[in-house]
Amino acid sequence: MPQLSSGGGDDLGANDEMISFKDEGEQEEKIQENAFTERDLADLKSSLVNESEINQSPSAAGRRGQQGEQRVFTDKHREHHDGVSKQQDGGMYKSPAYPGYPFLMLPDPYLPNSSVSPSSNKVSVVQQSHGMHPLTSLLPYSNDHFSPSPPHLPTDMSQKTGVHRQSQDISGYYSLPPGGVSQITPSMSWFPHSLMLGPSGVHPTGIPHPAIVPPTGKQEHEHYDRSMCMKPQVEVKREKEPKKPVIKKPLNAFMLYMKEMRAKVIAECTLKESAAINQILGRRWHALTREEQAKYYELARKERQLHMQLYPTWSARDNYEAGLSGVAGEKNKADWGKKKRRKREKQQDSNTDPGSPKKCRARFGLNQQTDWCGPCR
DNA sequence: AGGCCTTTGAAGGGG
DNA sequence: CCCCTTCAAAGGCCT
Repeated sequence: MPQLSSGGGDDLGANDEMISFKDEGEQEEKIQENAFTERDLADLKSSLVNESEINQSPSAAGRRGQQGEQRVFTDKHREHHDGVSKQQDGGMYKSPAYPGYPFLMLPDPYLPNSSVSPSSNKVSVVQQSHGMHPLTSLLPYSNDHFSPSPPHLPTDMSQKTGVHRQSQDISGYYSLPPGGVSQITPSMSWFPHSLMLGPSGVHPTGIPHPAIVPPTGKQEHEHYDRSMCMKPQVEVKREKEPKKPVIKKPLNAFMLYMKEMRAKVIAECTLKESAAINQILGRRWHALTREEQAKYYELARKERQLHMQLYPTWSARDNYEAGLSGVAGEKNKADWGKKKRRKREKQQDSNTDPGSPKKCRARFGLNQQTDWCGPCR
């Protein structure tokens, strides 16, 4: 757990990546991202096309309509920067320093809808229906945005403003299934919960936690849907079959960033396919300043810390077989085995491919990337 | 219905 | 220590 033992510098993680992006394309990327003009997407698209051509495997983005992607990219990143710098002054969790951070998420102050009319309407819609689950983004702050509370959530849950909440309250909000704690959505990031849990700190034994999901593999929305229009049979069945809850991995910095920015990107480029969106987000991630990334690394670090506190015995390894641990059927075991096999085969294929990045890296080393083939570079 | 795609980062295991 | 693999989120697409 290097992030825990190390200080701020290491918190930034992936230093090599950071360095490389700083060294290589910082200015270029900065210009791109700070401007966030249509060129950004156009560039991305072209690169995606190139990559897809090179790889002979059409990417999700390349495959499909890159129709309206570059429609509404405008210069709002500066606002982002400004907002961020202001927010950072306030301390980590006093204010929505991380607007998109799952639980602290507010209607994004530097969201394009504030300045860009074409997407203004979309954003709120998207935010609620996509990436940010209603509870995720709005619960702590407002019941206005999420008035119809789920039946199993007392209304005061959404009325409380986020911070002071006794653990008893929380456990009261979510009726815990006998098998464990799975009523809360994982993307309602559990980290801030811990801040609310207070010193009572009973979470290891029963605090509902978004990191815990039903072992069905399907999570949050579906689960909530079911909870809301709960069919007694289903519930009974679930109760009859107490399943080991799956504790999800804590989100890393990039994942946190993705959760925050996804809706924005969707609104801006009218894309919905996650694969394409994630490519954009990946680029934006690299274009972030070190300070901006640091926010997310710090958040991720705290997430991990809390996760460790909540689930000291949990190991990432546990979820390697999560698919079969919960549903615990022979079929699922078989499926999981198949899946792993497929992945392995795929990996082998890519390794046998002369253009495989790993191959070039292994052959020439990181210092001689000039010798790498195009795709590897 | 369920896997794939796509991204970065973390973690664990093997050599 | 380095490398590899898996998982985390997301949702449209594809089989």
